[in-house]
Amino acid sequence: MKTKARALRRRKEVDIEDLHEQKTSSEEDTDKCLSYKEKRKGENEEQIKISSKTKSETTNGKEHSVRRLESNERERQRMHKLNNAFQALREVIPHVRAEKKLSKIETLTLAKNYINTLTATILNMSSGCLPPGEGGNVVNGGKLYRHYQQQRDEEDNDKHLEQYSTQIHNFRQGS
DNA sequence: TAGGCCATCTGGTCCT
DNA sequence: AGGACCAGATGGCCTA
Repeated sequence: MKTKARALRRRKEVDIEDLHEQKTSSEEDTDKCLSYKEKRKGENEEQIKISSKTKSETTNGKEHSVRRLESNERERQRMHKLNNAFQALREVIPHVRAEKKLSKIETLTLAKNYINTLTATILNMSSGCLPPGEGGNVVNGGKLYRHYQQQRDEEDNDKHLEQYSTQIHNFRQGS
């Protein structure tokens, strides 16, 4: 994956160079053994050639391509930030198979159920297991309890723990 | 080899 | 106007 990222970054650098210098690719580049990246690079160069032809080598075509590459770079950075956030989330979710990286969907699902479990636990502790309005802490636990119930009116608190435990179990099994 | 997951590119839309 | 965000497309890598 690192190799891929490196290769793509290199490709981008090459693209930028091409844009700035308007180099034409050599015939060797169309070799049968072109890798994916090289193929894409070729396509990109072709695209640059076409756009430069059709737009009569005006700066418009170049500007468009430069802006495209710049937004690609921004998008890449944005996705990297998103991935960093996912990684940070992975690190705070307790799960069993630490050697196996959680996928994004697993991370989100596990996080959701973990939060639900913690919320239920906090509620139980803060209200002393008394329902709000019946001697429980109406100011703190009661409010929180009502808010929680509004959001989760159809789900049982114990279910979250069960869901979370099930997921942990599944990860342990490697499924 | 199929399916899951991922990174990247891209064009459209929204927001500031 | 330009950047952020989003979703679809594409192709690579890995695993069962």
